[in-house]
Amino acid sequence: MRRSGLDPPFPCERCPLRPLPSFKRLQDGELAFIARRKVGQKHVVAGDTVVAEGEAAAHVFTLLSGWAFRFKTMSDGRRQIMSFLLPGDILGLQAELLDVAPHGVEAVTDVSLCAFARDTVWSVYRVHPSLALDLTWLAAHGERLVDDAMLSVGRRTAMESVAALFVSLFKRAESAGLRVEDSVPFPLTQTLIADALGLSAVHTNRTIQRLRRMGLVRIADGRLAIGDLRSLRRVAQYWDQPAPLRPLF
Amino acid sequence: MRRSGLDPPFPCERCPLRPLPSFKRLQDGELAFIARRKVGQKHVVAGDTVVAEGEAAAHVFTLLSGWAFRFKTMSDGRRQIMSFLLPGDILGLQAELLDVAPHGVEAVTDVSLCAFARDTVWSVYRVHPSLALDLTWLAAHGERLVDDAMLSVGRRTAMESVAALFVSLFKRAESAGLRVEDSVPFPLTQTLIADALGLSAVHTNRTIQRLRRMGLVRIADGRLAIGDLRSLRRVAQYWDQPAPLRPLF
DNA sequence: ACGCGACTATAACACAGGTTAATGCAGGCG
DNA sequence: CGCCTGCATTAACCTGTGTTATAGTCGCGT
Repeated sequence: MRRSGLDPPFPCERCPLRPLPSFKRLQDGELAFIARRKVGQKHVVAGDTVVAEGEAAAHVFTLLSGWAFRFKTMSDGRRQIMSFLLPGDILGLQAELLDVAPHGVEAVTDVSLCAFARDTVWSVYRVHPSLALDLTWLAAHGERLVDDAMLSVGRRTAMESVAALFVSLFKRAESAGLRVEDSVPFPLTQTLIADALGLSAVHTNRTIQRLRRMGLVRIADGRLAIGDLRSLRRVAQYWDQPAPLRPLF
Repeated sequence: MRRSGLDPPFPCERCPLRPLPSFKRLQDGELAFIARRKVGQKHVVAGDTVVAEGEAAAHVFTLLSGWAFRFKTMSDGRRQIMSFLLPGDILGLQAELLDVAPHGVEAVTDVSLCAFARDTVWSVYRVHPSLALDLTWLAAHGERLVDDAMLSVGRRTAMESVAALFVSLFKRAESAGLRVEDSVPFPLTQTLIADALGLSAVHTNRTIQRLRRMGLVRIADGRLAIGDLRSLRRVAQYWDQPAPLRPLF
């Protein structure tokens, strides 16, 4: 647990994410505004805590690189992962608005985060209504992800859940510009997958083996490739709408 | 399925919810602004659809009276309830922002909804930044509810889940001004509870019986009373933060 | 008054997924 | 270089929860 301070900010003008086709273009002045509110870069090493459960809000962050996840734990150690965070995702909004983080955030890989000044949210609302609307869009979109996950945890079989998670993460990684050839980086351990789907680690393993033997997915060297997207979706009973361009802070 | 139009709006000035201690006071001019955007009252009878799954956004609504729920279904009929909606809750924000409702909304009891003009959201952002922030707060709060539910569905036992749901609904009903003596109205069928917790209806029944025999809850005549809140919370492993005042539209 | 549909309640049985335990492998570190 | 620790894997066994079936109650419409 390194008590990491903030490094000098990575310049927004050279942001590697913003040019990607999945992100929304900004209006005049908006980029400059965002860049001005950025106070630094936070680095967290794999396995460390980004935001502690129940902690007061430190900042609002955008995940620049690496993977993380939001989770809750019970006193006896049971843990539920609410959602995974990929590059471009925002975090800390709930904590900022609700005063105290209702969940923890932990880094899966080494992670770099763009930190925004403490009063950024409010100033966005005062001076850039369109950006404020984007912020609400992101909040609504975050809830949509959790809603989807909830359908898996509550009503899908283990097989269906795992398949749905793979499809969803593949698409999200792709939209974050992480796809190379037919695969995306895949840093999740089976324990993490289990905690996200409400399964045990053992059963998660059994299930992944089955998907492998069916030739639907390949996981090797920390990368995920999908053998047959059509079939995987069918197994998962998972169909999503094509994602519209999303805002990036 | 009655194709219900809009009745004349119930006047915001005589809103029965706003004076309740759990709602935030408004600044000058804000109430008038809200009242002006209100275009009518929508009534839906128990069991009918408020918003169809995958339907384009019709309006943004505030639930004035009655209970409803947000849900998703799979093609074979399995259903997951994401959250219950009680008086004072807002609905349709996601659909408005994401273009199409990612979930359906159905009325549990007869329901009355305050309908807002189609461009309300955007005009709030342009002219009342503080109200816009309230809107985002509500979005974040909605996600917090789902996060909590997800912990139940994913990691709590049936006993714990049901207990947690009862505690949470009791508190929410109370904050909506529905508590009389030691009980609140409780219109949910066991099937609805099952669909919210990812359980079967049969097992939900078994579990409720157990809680009853332990003397922790009483459900009768469509009302819920909690025998021993302390114990019920312990069974549920459920501890929440005291809720701050929430905005009401 | 009757029949019907929606809901609660219970029992008997089946199975998906949890638990425990043991093995192997790879990377980090003294 | 050998030891530890974290992770994937597999087997054997167990249990919480699902499934199917039956009955009882209540409210409602005709």
